[in-house]
Amino acid sequence: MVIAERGALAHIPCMRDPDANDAHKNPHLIEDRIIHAALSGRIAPGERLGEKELAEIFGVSRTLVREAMMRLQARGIVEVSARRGWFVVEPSVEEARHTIDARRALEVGMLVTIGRADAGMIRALREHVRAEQKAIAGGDRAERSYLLGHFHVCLAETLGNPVLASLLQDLTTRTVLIAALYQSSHDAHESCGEHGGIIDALETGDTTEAARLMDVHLRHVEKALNYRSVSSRLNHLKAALQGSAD
Amino acid sequence: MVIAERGALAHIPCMRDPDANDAHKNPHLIEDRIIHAALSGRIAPGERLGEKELAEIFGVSRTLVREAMMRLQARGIVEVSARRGWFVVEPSVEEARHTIDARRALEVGMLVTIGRADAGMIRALREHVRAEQKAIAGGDRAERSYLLGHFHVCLAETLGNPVLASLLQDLTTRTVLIAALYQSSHDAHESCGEHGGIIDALETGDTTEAARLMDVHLRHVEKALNYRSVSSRLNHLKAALQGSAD
DNA sequence: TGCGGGATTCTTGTATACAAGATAATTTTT
DNA sequence: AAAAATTATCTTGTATACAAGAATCCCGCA
Repeated sequence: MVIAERGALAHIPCMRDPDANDAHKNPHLIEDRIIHAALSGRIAPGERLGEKELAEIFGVSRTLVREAMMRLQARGIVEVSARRGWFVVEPSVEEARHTIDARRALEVGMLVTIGRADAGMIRALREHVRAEQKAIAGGDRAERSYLLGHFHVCLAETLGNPVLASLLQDLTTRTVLIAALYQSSHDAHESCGEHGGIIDALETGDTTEAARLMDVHLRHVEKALNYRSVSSRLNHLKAALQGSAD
Repeated sequence: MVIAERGALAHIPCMRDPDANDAHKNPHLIEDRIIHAALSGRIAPGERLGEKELAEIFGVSRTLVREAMMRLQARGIVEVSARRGWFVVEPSVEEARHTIDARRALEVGMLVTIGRADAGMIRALREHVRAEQKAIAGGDRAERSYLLGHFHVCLAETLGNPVLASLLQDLTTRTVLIAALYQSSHDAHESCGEHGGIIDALETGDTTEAARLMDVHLRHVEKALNYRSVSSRLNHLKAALQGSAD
């Protein structure tokens, strides 16, 4: 039932509180788990999430599952097809561009406007990158995917803005789904290196340079997408039938 | 029952479809109405939104109301107090800063990264500002509040990014609530003028200048807040009892 | 063998019943 | 009359029942 007690899930703060593993006591558990699984690449775009199925997994009635799905819907992570089921979103090529553009705007803007970081912040960020490297070296794909995405959330948190962190969590989750959908060729090692470069710039107080590097980084993310090969059953068929959507 | 058939609500695209006024056929009607009312200043921060009450207004059961509230909760517009009720959020001073900082990051970043506008876009934006001026001159407070907030959503839409537009709708709604809560002294006419200035810069293709003006504009919004006077009953009491929260 | 059509099963959509707690009102007690 | 305890009322929290439509399966038929 429980996907993981610690390890990968240890990043989520509430995971230390035993109560938090009970969907009755922690109303956000279901969403948190789904977001985490998506961020870790354990839930694929287009995957069906049955209400009954989830209700059994979390030991609650469909009501609570449904409420969680409503919140995830508002966050752009799942969508519902009438009387067919809930599905993890499969952003179209256009939506994918809009999502990554939104991230560029948000993260570049963040570094330009509130990008001042003290020594403690730099230390925390370097720690995160170290964890990324470890996951890459260790071959832990889920942890790697999670940490590479979470870096951006971590950055917003470290800069002291939970509102931005929350927005970025949703956008990075969508980005991970997009990368899975369009078979991203992006190299984890390279991504991790770019994270380090951004921190370097931040450390010297050069927010403009940090912003530029972030812009480049996110452009790389988009460049690495292959808009021709869509790895989902449905979308694959759609693309095959209606010709090039590019 | 129906708050308004047209006029103020005519901005919302779905309002033209008669079906869309039926909460059964348009599952997002309840949220849309609440967002619109908040943006128009017709719903105050701290206001209680009873499930039963809303169910009667929209002619549906509590179930659908509840689902709408879940989505609004995920969007940071309402919050629930266990077995007491749903309330429109009353952001703390810190949350208010984070929200406006997030907007600065997002909107400055947006103009810097995707701020290129052609003649058609400029025309649409000028049209919007003209509507703002009309509402200001006509003394229509609700319309004025709505349009001044909606300008930023309109900007994102015009620049062609619905993802950003969606994020901005939620952030501007929160900003309107914040302005109401902290009795903003911001002058509508000045705000409208600043919108025009941003469009001017955009028209000349100077995205850097447009971004700078947006930064200034949003700093004005924050500067106009009075963090000492909180216009909500509860927060007022809280502030009075626990001393300066600033 | 290939194809239509109808029953069946499965899934969400919506309402409702009842539980549990919070608030308000009332009564009792001092 | 003031304070405390009790009851009543009101609100959300959760589960469940049933409706409605989608997808599938299976059987009859050409």
